[in-house]
Amino acid sequence: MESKYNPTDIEARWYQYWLDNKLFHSEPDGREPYTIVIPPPNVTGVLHMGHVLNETIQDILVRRARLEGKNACWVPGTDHASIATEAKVIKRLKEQGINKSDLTREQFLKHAWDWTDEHGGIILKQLRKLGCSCDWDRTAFTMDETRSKAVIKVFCDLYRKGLIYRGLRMVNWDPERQTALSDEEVIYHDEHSKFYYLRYAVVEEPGKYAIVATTRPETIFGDIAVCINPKEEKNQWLKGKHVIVPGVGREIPIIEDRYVEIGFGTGCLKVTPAHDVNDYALGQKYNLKTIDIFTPDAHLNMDTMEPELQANVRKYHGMDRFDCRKQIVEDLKELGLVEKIEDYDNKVGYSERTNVPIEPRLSLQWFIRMKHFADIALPPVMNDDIVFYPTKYKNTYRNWLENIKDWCISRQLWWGHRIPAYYDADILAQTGLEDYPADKIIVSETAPEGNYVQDEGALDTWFSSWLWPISLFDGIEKPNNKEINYYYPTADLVTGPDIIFFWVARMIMAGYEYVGKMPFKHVYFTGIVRDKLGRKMSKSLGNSPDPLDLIERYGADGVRMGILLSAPAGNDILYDDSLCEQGRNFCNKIWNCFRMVKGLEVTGEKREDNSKAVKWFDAMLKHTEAEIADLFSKYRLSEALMAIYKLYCDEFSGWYLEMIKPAYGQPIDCETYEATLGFFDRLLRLLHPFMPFITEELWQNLYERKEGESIMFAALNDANDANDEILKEVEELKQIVAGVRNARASKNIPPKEVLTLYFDKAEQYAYAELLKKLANVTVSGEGLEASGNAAKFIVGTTEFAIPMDKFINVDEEIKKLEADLAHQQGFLRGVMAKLSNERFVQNAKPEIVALEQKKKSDAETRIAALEEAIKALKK
RNA sequence: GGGCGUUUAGCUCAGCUGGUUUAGAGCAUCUGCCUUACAAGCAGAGGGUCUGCGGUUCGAAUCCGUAAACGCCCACCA
Repeated sequence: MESKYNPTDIEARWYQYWLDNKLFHSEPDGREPYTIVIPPPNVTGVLHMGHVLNETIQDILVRRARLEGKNACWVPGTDHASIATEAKVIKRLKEQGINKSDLTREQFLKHAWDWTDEHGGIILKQLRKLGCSCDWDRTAFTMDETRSKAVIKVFCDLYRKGLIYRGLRMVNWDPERQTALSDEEVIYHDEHSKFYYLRYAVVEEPGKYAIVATTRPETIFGDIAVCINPKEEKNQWLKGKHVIVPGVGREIPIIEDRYVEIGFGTGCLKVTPAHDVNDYALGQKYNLKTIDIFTPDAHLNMDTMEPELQANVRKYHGMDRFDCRKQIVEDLKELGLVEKIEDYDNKVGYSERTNVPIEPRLSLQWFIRMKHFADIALPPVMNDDIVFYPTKYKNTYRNWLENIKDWCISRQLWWGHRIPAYYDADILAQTGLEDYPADKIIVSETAPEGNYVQDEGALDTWFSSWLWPISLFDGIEKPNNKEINYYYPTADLVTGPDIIFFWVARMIMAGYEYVGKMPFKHVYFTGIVRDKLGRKMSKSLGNSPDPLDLIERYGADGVRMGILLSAPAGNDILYDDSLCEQGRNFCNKIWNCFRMVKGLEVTGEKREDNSKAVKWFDAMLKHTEAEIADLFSKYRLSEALMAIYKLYCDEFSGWYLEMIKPAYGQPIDCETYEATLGFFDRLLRLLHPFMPFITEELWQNLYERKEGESIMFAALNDANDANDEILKEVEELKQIVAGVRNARASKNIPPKEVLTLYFDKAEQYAYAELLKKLANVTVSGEGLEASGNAAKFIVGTTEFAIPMDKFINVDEEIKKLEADLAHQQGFLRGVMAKLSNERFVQNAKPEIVALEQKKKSDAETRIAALEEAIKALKK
């Protein structure tokens, strides 16, 4: 065995072994189930650091559950991600010189499926490199047959229940992709814009103007009225009058509504019902007409204007909305119709996917009534039937549900589940879509007989995602089947807080609606992975490392440790390569521990002084095993890993192995050796969830193993109470050893030089043999006072002395002891202040007072010893 | 404009219902060591008036109030 651990071959070999032996596969049986469904990554996605964090956490939880003897099942899969994927397909087609509009729906879908078959699953392959123990036999896709059937069935069901309706509404329109979006898919950015003050000539008072302030002058073509607040003093003169839309020539009325805020801007609000949500509401209220002046890709469309105005506005036809904004302002300036332009900060909505400004647009879409779902999904989270980690997200969750709005689920896309609504072709020909009678729509799992036309729209991707924990077990099509009854509710959901509304909340809704039970018991919200400067990782910054490259450099185990180390739930993690390096170094440490242990020569002879070490480490292990179980129950995974790290590096390697290590060339006794292998086994099992590869490799080589066996199923030890007494005793031993080492280091005495350590009752000291070995000293209980110039230190209340005439610098030694003395005296003063305070003695709990008394007497003992030592040196 | 969260060593964070030898860890730093498992290592050391200000209490990093800084979420002021 080499002295450096080389993960590459080992990782590939064991992953294949796990696959060959189908060790990840789960079938319902008598054991307690433990289920996780993967948040399905985009089918065309590529592994990034966010995935690494998320999937590592899931794998840790799954592997830990397996070790606990549960029937662990982690179901993998991918999401069809309609907008993102459709965009990619369109882009590729464009590169081949094909426009989407040249293709039929069927032709386009053929291309999309080709793309999916080519790129789909790349990310799942990458997860294997990370060590993810998914049940690959269960790999699903949100658009495969089972999942599609479930989606369609749910749509039909909700329609029949009256929870889905079709309506003409103002929706968020993405002009790039030319589809409606849900409110959640709009991201608002602060923007430095301009506030344009435009002059609307008042018809009844020639030469006078109403000044209207707007951030969107390009929408004036759709102006239908100007609204004032009836109470606004300065605009009283406009009541009942009419104004002319500048540059357009349309005559429009002044209307009055309290919606207009008094004192804001000029108090005159232009009303453009087709292009603003609030204006639309005003339009409805006052029965105004709407003029939609944009094409679906947000270019100006002047064909909708009144014929008599066409000549005025023709030049803007076909312009992009932002070009038009510049142009119309220039033109109005020339006409003297711009009063002034001010800087103005406001928020502009962007499409989450295409990053293009959203255009509010009146269109015919499908919606879900959300009130019902909010009612069933709020209580379980508030009551902690479903527990969020960290809990702060409960607030966020409640806030959203209490202010919920209907969910727009239709998209003008092809890649997705097609809406199962059918229109009678004859009626449609007469009425058109908008006026098609609602009671003649057929919503059905199967196409109706006869001459029907299916709705062109597809469903929002999240409309399939919200069924994921159910549809993975076919629980929609076949309720109460064996699998859904066994695996559902799932145990833990691990995901980012950015999709708490998109996904988490909606899964809870669907869970209660379709199974009558929660979809998961715990939700672990991860943070966002940032670089070490706290910036989000992005392609343009180039600060996003390629996980596969990291795995190559540090090993999957190293990367898993690196990403996890500073990842408390919900906190952003600041990633840095040095964390992976720490992970790699840790692997190496373990590797070398193993080399040392397996390299021992074993004879049958029993060695008495080792049994104390064995007893102690057994207690240490139990103690840490309990600690780790507790941390897991609180989902404090990075702390659990840190506890294991310290257990290996400090306790096992730094202390235990040093205790039992035989002198050069000497053998170890059989009993100690066996105990040590047993410890190693337990250590590996503790670590396995975090670092599956190296632990499997070493576990397999620790003893003879049978083909098909794996550490994955090696049961964890039950948490037992540790022997606290022995832990305390060895802590004291460590302090004594540290005292000697400290004295050595400060005086540059080589570790090889044997020193003599004087202390009271040294001959009776139970750990004398270990002390001699670890500190390289002989001990003596006689002549402490007579030892002359000596380095001295105190552990507990016992004084220790190492005579070292030739090394000692008396002045320095005195200075050091005096510093310690000052510290002790300060400490004692603090304690005394408490004890002499009558109210403390009266009010504090008796055990606290007793503790202070003990502190006092201990401090006094130490002070006396220090004073004594100083006096001795000063002689 | 509302709501939430954070502020503890150079960095990243623990510190749960106030009292565990005058605040802990990992990393980084400094000083010795190529000691026969490991220099991707070993031994040792330094480093913090717990963001400021008030208050409650015998006692506050911990509870309350307040201010500031940073971060996140929600909201139609054109």
